[in-house]
Amino acid sequence: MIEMKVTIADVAKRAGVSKTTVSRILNGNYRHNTPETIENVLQAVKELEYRPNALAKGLKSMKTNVIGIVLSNFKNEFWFHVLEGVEDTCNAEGYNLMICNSDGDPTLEEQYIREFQMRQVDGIVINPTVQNQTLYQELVENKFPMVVINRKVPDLHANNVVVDNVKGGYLAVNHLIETGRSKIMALTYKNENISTWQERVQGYKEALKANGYNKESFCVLEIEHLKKAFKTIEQALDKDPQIDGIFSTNNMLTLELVDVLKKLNLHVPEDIGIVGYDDTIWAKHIHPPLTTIKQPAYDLGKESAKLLIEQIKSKDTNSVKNIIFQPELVIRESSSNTD
Amino acid sequence: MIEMKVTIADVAKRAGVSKTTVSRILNGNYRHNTPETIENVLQAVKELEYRPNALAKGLKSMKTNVIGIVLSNFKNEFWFHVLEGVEDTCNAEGYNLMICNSDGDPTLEEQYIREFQMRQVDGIVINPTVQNQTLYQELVENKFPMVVINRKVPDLHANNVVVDNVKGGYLAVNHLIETGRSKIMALTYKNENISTWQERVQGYKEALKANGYNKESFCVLEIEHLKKAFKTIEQALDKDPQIDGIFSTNNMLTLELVDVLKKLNLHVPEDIGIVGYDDTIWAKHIHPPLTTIKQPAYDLGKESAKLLIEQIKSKDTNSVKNIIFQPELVIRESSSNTD
DNA sequence: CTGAAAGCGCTAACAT
DNA sequence: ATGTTAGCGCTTTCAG
Repeated sequence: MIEMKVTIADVAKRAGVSKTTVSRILNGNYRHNTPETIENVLQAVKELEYRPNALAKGLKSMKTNVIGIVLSNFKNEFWFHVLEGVEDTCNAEGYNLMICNSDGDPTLEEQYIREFQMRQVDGIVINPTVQNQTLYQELVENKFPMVVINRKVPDLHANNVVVDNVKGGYLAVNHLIETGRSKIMALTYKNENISTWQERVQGYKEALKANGYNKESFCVLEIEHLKKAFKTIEQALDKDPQIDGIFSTNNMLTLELVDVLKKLNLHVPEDIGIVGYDDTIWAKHIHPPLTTIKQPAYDLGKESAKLLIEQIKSKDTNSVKNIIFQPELVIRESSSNTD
Repeated sequence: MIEMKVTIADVAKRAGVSKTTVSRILNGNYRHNTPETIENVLQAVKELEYRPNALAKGLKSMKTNVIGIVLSNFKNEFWFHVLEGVEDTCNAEGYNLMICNSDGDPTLEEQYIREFQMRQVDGIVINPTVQNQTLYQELVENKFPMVVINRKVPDLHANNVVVDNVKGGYLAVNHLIETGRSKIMALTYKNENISTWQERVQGYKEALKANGYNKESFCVLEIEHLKKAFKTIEQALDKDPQIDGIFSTNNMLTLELVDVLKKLNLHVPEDIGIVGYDDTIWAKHIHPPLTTIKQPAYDLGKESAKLLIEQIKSKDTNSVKNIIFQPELVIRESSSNTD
């Protein structure tokens, strides 16, 4: 059993060599070393159960092999899949991961980014609140490795990994039309800054247009807060009984929607067809099984981390990549044809 | 805009004082300082946008204000709630969080714990694979701050934060009996090491006994892997048509169960009453709404982190706490009385 | 009230 | 092939 912290000096002494030699061998620079020396050092390391202090290493080398991820929401399962992808990549690439939750608060977001910087993380993956424009710009200017995921930040010359939300909205709504719906409502969050919702709604509009509808037929219900969702949806549906198709741009809203429909005794898919966003774990198990737009959340995380680490390693600090994943329509009963 | 990394020396020079003074003031030891000096230093810090290097700080002070969390599963929403609790506490207490996923693999678990140690985290929260007994013991002996969550490790003198699983199982099964079920099956994962499942099943047995059943009536279905769940459940139900109540000890298994029941055309709650574990986001939205055993996942995370930080701060390194949260029965349609 | 100097554990010139 | 030396940026005695 080890008592005190054992340092590289202890190993050096034990092996009868200098700290430099130990350091070199441990870092793979043993090209010029005697097999015996190597053996001795490795032996000493083992006997003493030596574990290098990553702080000291990082301080010296200005590289920590740690990346940070700034999430803005721990409520939606989508982010857990993303996180799993990021974590897997970190493991594969020899990085460790710091995590935090801005909870959508720009102040907290800035605080966390600063903390990550003070901890000398090599870079960050961030789902931005999109409300700290100056900060984001500063990071880019300082060439701080960064990958923005899921959302777009206007005019920001940074790596960006997203899913094609316009496409997602289009797929959903076009499918509703194809299955015989004529008055389709889009359900979305109200948030001026978040590209995600806007784009899905844009896809909704494009699908309607492509099918010969005009602007007067657009019907977008914006929810200010999840807690208000039930009531707002109920009122909207009461007001317009013609609605026979609903495209929900968010899976948490979908669950509320399902409850409202149940309460109003509206049957799915007979009275109303619905398409949700994100092929969640529960999507195919609710009643009726839910047609969804599936996003490759895991891959989103995986590729984001890969891209970040790529940027960290290559010192080509100016090139910026834009990765766009494609969503997918998963058809289930909730949108069955009722013609 | 700042060009180069600004260090404490730059601030000192700018303020016309020594590094020592800057350090003291920045760390709250300004009791002996002239208001002017303080003002000057703070001014310089602001002008230079100085951000202390946490690596250097940690190297010197042997304290990083970082804790690590070792999870064993990113698939179950339960862990996301736990994580949110941990993260909130970290934020409140001025800590940052490192995260990793052992994925149930003891080798990976050990690797991650070692990495966290090398990074000098002040302590860890861990949902253990329970297969690295020697390692856990070593950590305890070395007085490495640690909180074990959700599972129990036999003979380990460490902080432990769990939910009362026996109670959970008891509540579920007692409820099924009260609502008129007579042949009740428990659905669980097969895993010799994990206390969680064993305890829930024990609660199942105790409830049966308390209601006058004998051991012959115990019916426990062990699933080896989620992928085999559907088939295994289907076979069991085929074999024993008498079963009219099912207690599922895991929410992922519950979803499979629901599918099987649908396929076999068994109606819930008329033909079979079911009670699931974890009051997931979707529990009340599936068909029929699911009666569940609710666990305070968020609080579990929150209190675990608090306990860990408490241990880190107090140098009383021998006292160990055992926190047991109580589960709760949430009654919905899936277990409605059909007498 | 403030500063000089030593050193945390490691790496990387620059010797030899 | 290996060692010496000088820091990385910070905190902390110990002096003054």
